[in-house]
Amino acid sequence: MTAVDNTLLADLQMRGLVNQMTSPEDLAEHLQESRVLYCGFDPTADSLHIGSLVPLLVLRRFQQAGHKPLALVGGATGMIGDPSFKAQERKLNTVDIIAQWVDRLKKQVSAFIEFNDHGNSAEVVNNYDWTKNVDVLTFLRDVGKHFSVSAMIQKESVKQRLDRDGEGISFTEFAYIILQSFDFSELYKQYNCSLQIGGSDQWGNITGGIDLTRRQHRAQVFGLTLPLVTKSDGTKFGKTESGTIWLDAKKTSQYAFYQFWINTADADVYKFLRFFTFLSEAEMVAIEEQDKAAQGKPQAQGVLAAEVTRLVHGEEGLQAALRISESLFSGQLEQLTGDDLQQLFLDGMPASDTQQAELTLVQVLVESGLAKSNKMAREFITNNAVSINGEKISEVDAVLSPASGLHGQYHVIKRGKKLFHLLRWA
RNA sequence: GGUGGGGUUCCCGAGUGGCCAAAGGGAUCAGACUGUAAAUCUGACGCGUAAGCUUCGGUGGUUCGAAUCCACCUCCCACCA
Repeated sequence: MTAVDNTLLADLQMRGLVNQMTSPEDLAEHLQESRVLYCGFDPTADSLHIGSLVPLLVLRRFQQAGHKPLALVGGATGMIGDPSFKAQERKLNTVDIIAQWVDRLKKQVSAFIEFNDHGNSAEVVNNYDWTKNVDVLTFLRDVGKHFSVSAMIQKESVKQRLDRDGEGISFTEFAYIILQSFDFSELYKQYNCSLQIGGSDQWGNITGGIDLTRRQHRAQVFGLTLPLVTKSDGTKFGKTESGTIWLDAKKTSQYAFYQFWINTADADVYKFLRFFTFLSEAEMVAIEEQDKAAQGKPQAQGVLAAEVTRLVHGEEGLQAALRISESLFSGQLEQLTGDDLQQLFLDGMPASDTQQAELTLVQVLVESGLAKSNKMAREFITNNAVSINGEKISEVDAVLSPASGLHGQYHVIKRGKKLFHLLRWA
């Protein structure tokens, strides 16, 4: 057996990562030995987004403390759709699509946990494996019989949906909790898994599984939920003007990912350090105090962005993100060499090639996506929001050609304070 | 299956024949101020340089004119069965 770090719970609490636990004293006692725990990830898209980062990292924290993590990919539950705290019934995705997504998620999830740790290697499991062959009658008799509908409709996670005018819930979604509960019970049976973690919205589903496991196997298992990540200004965490922040570099470049964290508000950044990094409490406190003393621009955002980008995209991904960020925000674009610019291309900076001999600035803005329409492009130019190679441009009919570019080939177009696009002339 | 209520621009939500590209709020974007913050102020927010064009679940109708009226279809909700 692997040695167990029994300060784990205290560390999680220090980080603010514990929302609720079932029987806290018993759980603390239980975790004195190496245990098996799981967390589920449903395929609702072709990639996970940063909303899943907290549970993924907590799985890792458990593994580092000597426990064995199972990352469950919801091949079965993903076909149903979790209604928990969702305002509306969701559209079902096709079976093919879900199967593709499951494959993607398996890979993604795997990056956060270790598979060759001797005593407590991680495993990825798919609930489709034990759900696909259960026939309806068996399911209703052996599993469904343990659930009381009156208890299920009391669950806070579906209550608001039931109470809300203009919305309802199908039996399919209503039955979701039974499927997830069945997972916990099965994992207990197959792996002796005795703890499920998840977001705070999963409390109802987790306690459902605990009850089912007790009824089917007369076993005491545990649940722990993590807090919902909230921002001080009340807006939703994980979204920017350009949409969701994904963990897949093809959907959100390392650069964009890094920038997302750099832009964390002061009011949130110290909390996020605790949630999303493995820095020790002492290190984090030191950062906070230095920032307070310094008065100027805090360093916390930079630390957070670097740590999280490294966790998700590796050291190389971080370096790429840093190269782009430093080039663009240093304000010294003219000092970039041709090689530097070439590297930005490779690093995943938003960029495009053109074969044209010349382009109007309005065209460039629209084609690069920096402006949604010609009208908006003109508006940006007149508002002084656009600069090229570091120089503000305010002529609506400006025209670009290779000759005016850096090294006769590149234009760095900036719209607003933070959005860039690199244009290369072929 | 029956009865009733709904589907408005990214979201919420007004609008019941012309004054409606459609109130108001939120979100978002830009500028000023800054630290690639926060707060605040200003402006933008269907497309089009403009004339104008395309929108209010879908199709077809009534009308000089429809998001608004009618018919059918479709989806959602509530109650009843």
